[in-house]
Amino acid sequence: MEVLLQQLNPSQREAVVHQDGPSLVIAGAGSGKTRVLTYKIAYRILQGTYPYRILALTFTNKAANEMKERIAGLVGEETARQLWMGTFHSICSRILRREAGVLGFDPNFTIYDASDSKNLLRTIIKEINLDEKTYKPGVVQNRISNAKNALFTPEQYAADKELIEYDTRSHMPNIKIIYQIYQNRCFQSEVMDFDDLLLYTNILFHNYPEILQKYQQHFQAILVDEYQDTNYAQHLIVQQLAQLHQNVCVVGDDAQSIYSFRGANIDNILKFKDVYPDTRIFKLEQNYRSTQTIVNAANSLIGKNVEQIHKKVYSEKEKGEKIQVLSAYSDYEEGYSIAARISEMRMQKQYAYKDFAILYRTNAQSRIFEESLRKNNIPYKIYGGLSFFQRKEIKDIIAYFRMTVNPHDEEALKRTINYPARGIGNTTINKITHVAIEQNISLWAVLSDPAKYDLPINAGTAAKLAGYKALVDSFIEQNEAAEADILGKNIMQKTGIVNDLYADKTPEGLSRVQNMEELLNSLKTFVQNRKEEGIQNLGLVDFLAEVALMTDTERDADEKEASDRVTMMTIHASKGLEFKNVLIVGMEEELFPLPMAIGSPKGMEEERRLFYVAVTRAEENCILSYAKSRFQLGEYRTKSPSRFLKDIDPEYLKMPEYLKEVDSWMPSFTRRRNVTTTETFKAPWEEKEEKTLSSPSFAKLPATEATQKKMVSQIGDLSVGNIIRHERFGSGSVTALEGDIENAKATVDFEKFGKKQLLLKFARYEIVG
DNA sequence: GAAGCCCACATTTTT
DNA sequence: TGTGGGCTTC
Repeated sequence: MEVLLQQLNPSQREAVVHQDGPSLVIAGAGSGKTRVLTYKIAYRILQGTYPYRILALTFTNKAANEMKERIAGLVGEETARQLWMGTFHSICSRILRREAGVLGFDPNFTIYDASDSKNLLRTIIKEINLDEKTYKPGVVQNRISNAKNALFTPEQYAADKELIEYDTRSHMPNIKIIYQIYQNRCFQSEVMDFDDLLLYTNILFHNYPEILQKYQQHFQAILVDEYQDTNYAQHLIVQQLAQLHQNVCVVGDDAQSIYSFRGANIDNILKFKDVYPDTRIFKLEQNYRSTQTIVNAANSLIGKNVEQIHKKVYSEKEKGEKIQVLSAYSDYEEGYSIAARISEMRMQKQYAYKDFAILYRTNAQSRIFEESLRKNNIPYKIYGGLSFFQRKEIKDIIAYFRMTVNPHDEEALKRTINYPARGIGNTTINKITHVAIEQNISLWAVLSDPAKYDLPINAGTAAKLAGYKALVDSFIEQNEAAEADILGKNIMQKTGIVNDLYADKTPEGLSRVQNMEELLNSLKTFVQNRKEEGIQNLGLVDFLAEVALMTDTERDADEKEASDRVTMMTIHASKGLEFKNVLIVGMEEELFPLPMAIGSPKGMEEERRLFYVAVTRAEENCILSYAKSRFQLGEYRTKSPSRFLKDIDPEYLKMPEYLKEVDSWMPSFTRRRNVTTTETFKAPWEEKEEKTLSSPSFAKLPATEATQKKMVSQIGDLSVGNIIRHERFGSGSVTALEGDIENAKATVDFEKFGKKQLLLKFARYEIVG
């Protein structure tokens, strides 16, 4: 234990040994945040806490895996494996799978990724005859996602005056209806989207105090990484779980909060001590990554923000070079000057290509650099394109896996029903959908028994549907017996996907084959690992649960180590990484900061934090560059240098051109400021931030205490004593009813499944006696 | 069901 | 400028 502590600096050590009660670790960029987290967990284990009673939450799989590995190095792999460690989403999915029954969900529910939910939203918008131009699926998706992250259920959304008013003003008064239908459809499909994992976990904890209590008692310590990026739903999950033991440690840096558009609420960290009054605050201020010049420049920059927790980050490394500012006449010239600069530095200081990163505000900027690097024979890798799991061929295969685990999955069914082509067209799918909506059941349920629902199809189509159903059924059956990798291969062959992919001999076709093989290999590895760990269940369920929540940043990271290339990525994607030399490009008004942020103080502060993140990625050299003209949004535009250049103390800057140019910036953006009075009205949850954070009550969740406890003998046409038949649980008798019509909950004693609580609004059942 | 044409759109996106 | 999605056409 002593050896452990010796590897830490005094402030890190203090944070690590403080084990009882709430604590907040403010970790400046490059200050050894992960080190503190891992040592803190290891320290607690060495003090005798069982690893499986420690919960550690991160935002990315990459962070979770990294921490797991480092903890394994300290306390051994066997011990580290027992930790509850993972992303918020994966931990929630794990809890929900155990407890899904009470919410009316199948434990084998599948997960919609962003494109699945967008597709479903598009379908719904069309179905209820709304104009897709007014109701842009992406925008609607955002609204619903934000609502979920602020814990508004569809009912609460519809009941909230401010939200409705906001929608009306943005000419989308029917979002509430779309949300309701969407949620209902997901439920019918036994599916949750990313946000649902957080939302339903909150609903679970709120409506089932005994379940919450179980987890509260279980977790003796909770640790959260990147706390500045938590949203309200995540904040509440942590708060509820930590209530009993109060052993909660959150680590983060308010200066690096850059995900507010995803619902992240910086107030969670700024006001942490208001929620936990006994909080001990630790500050990690020594930066081990960057030169003094870079750290000081970054400090001067972030000092321009009003909202922040005060800290003085310092570096004891060498002073280092000043931050160089490059100016170019055009975006093309910027490309060439950056390429030239990389070659030059490489020659001078023997840097490898992988010591360089080009960071930009928007993905669209990458193209020009791609061209200029290629022409200069500089190897590069762009991060942030289509991820492995979003590729069509991979999604197609996974859709079959999903059908095997959960055939009610609507999007998976739509993906697979006619791929590979088996002559089931849109007309048929529309007919099935129509009946499914009418009957309030899943597409699969209709397809399974077309005759029962009078599906208007001819004999030929019926045969094709039956064929598809038989195929999926055979996979479902095998999934019970066979191991996942064997079944995976089988699925590929039986569906004809293998033949389909092999038939294509183009380079793209070959890469698709490779991807398919890679997927099957990862499935095989997954099964083998589980065998080694002695886990019994070798079916597809767990593989899917993991894969659905996986992006391929980890795969990318491995590649970075292996090959010597210049990295290109957005600043967002660069968070948590470090490079010897960082080139931040496009430092222009209306690009960085983006127009949308200009005019909103909060938006500007976030853009500035983004700039701070970019600068603090650099270990040795940081270079800023801007172009005086650029092709942007379909036209050539004259650009002026970013105001952020002026936020850095000139002492740390090396301007190549006359300083008088700096003065010429001023008029350009005072003028513009008048033009962009785009101070739009705030979304209600933005205004509510204060309220939601400070009130630890769950007033927003369904069924308030009052309604929840109100026991009644009859709700609608259901009475205590009735016998009902539930679609999944079979028959049982109603032993108790509570709540009002809106949030009615029934306790039912099922013959086969024992006592369950059902939310009547969701439950699928019929009264039989 | 695939190919081709036209039009709209162009901010970031841990899961 | 360039892309991607939706629609039309064969």
